[in-house]
Amino acid sequence: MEDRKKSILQAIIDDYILTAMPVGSRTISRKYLSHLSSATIRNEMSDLEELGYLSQPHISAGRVPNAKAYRLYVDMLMEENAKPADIDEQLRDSFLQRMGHLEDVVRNTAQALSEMTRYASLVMLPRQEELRITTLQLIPVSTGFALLVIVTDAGIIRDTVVSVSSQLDADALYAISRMLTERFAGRTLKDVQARLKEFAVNAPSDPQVLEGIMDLAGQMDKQNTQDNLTVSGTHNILGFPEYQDANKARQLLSALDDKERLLDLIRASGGDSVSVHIGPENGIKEMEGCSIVLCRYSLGRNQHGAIGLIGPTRMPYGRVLGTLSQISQAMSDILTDRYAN
Amino acid sequence: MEDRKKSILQAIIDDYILTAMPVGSRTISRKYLSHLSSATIRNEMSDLEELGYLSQPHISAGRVPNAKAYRLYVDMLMEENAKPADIDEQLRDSFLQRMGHLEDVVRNTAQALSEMTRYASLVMLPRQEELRITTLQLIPVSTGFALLVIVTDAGIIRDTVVSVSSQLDADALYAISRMLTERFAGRTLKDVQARLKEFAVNAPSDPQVLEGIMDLAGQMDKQNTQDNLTVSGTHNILGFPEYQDANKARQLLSALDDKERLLDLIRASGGDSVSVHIGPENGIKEMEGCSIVLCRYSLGRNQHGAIGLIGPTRMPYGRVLGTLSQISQAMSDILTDRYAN
DNA sequence: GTTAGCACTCGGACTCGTTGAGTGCTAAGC
DNA sequence: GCTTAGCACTCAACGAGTCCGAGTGCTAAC
Repeated sequence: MEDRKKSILQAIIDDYILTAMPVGSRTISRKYLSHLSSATIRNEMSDLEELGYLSQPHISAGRVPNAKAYRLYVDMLMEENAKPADIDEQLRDSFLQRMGHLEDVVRNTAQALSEMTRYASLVMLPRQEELRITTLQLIPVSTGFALLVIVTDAGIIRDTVVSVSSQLDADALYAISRMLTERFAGRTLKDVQARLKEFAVNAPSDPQVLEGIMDLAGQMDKQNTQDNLTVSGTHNILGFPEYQDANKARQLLSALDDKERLLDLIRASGGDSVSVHIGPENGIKEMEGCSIVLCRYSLGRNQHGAIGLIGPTRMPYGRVLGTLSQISQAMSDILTDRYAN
Repeated sequence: MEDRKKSILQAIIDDYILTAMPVGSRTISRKYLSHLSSATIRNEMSDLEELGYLSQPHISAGRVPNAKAYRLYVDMLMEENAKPADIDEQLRDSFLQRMGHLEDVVRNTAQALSEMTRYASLVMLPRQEELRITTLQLIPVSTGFALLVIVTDAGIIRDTVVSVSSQLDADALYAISRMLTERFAGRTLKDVQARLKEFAVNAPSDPQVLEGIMDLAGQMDKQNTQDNLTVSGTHNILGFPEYQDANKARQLLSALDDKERLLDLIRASGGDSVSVHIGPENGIKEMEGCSIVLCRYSLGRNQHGAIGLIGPTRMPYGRVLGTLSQISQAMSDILTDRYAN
């Protein structure tokens, strides 16, 4: 495509991102490309429409960029803009404010992210099946029940209440814990799931404990769905003119509740450090009018999670990507520093 | 107030709950009280308006019930309707489906509640400062860090990562854990917070561990705010005609994100097993158009939490209260059975 | 005390011009 | 051959005007 077409397209997108209103040829000529007359721009716009980049809500309205236009914009025109310097400080604070479960850090981040950007945000934890176990420990909870805590190498901690023989006291549980740790340390959760039965036959351990571990390993996938993804600040969606219609907004918010599908989407988005899913590209019908911008963060070794923002396709992608990648960088630094060994 | 006024008021409220449209005298006469003419009802409605129970959106519209009317309705006219029988089964399933942290149960309940009722739901855990400690245990996480798990009598489990001397291995941590448990078992978290310093001076324990416990005790209040309250299904709000306006809806959803204020409200609502906060009664400005119906559940001994539903003041209070109290009963049964000793 | 009747009010829906932002096309200009 | 001024055309949005009907309050009769 010629450069002029590109710059016209960029101007249209810029203006549309700003105003959320169809952009006319005269606006472009006056505000962006004053060396061209509106008529020239009209001709180009007509071409761009034919090429599938623009469309008109109705015949006497200006043009609106299509997903294809944003795609081009993101792929080619975008430069990651610098973001205000204080974000880093603020973020670092909100990270450090709270030592604790990675889950907490992640939840806080999601919240901070949505507050900072005024978009809906999401944060995904690294996949857990691949995590390597460091410690398994059983803690008495009440007669017949114990808490099984699994600590993994990335510092991610999982726990579940399991039922155990009521004859086991704290010391007995600790002895079992040591045995379990010895047996399974260094293995992945996947491994555990696979080899547990085999272990159960030979080990002199409480069968109910093993059943508990088995249960937990089996539930890991489910837990992924439930806890691995946090969506925050969805009410920001209601601030955008494209979601003034309560029904549309409702559909979107409902879709954002379906973490299973979101996770599928994120997992499918491949290994790039950033990815942008524009409109229908995201494959979720209720989210056709939405874009999802994702950015990976890392947690030592090969553990990768993702943070992202969700908003209408009309999104200042440059700025959003800039902010996201800075934050993910900060997250990676801090988390790797804290959790990875 | 005379019975006739009451029955007219009830009819108006019933119809308004159904239709969300101002109710006229003729509608009442035809659909509800056919032994009275519309003129008679008009006179009574005029009285009811003067008494503050009704108001008119505009002069030639029907009447709309005020908060005062709902209050009377709830206090006097309401009978807790029976709810469909399958709820119990469904609920019990969703409870039992997942053995685990109380928090998980609670989160699942909130979700089930909002899906079942199509309202926004909330679930609050029992206050934690009053919980009595059963076990304290430290688990190695990475060099210099350990997970401190606190198990309390109601089976509520809290944990935080604390920093510890890097010389302590799993066995040393276990020894410290035993000591801590011995010292603090039976005490409340509040107590621990108060007596920790005193203990720190005398005990031969790692000072960093104590600092960790101190930290945790201090954070308990904050954690209350963050984790003790789950709000779910807020997108259901967008389905109600009174929240078709995206801005109104947004304000409400934002307010529902402020768990601090919601917790204040719930705590202030006193010791009754059910409580209804109608419109402005709830004291949160953004929630003037909303009612909150709360129902307590218990968890053995004296531990009480709350579940609740949030929706427009136009709410079928009878049905909602019925559903809620049945569910809280089921929750109490199951949770007490599982977690309380 | 109840009700039929009537005048009155006012929002909602509909129609109908008007306006203005925007387009496409054409022909002239560079 | 590209650019642009000019012009006819389109159509959503807005406002004014009209009508309709649901609803009220009041009065007088039952």
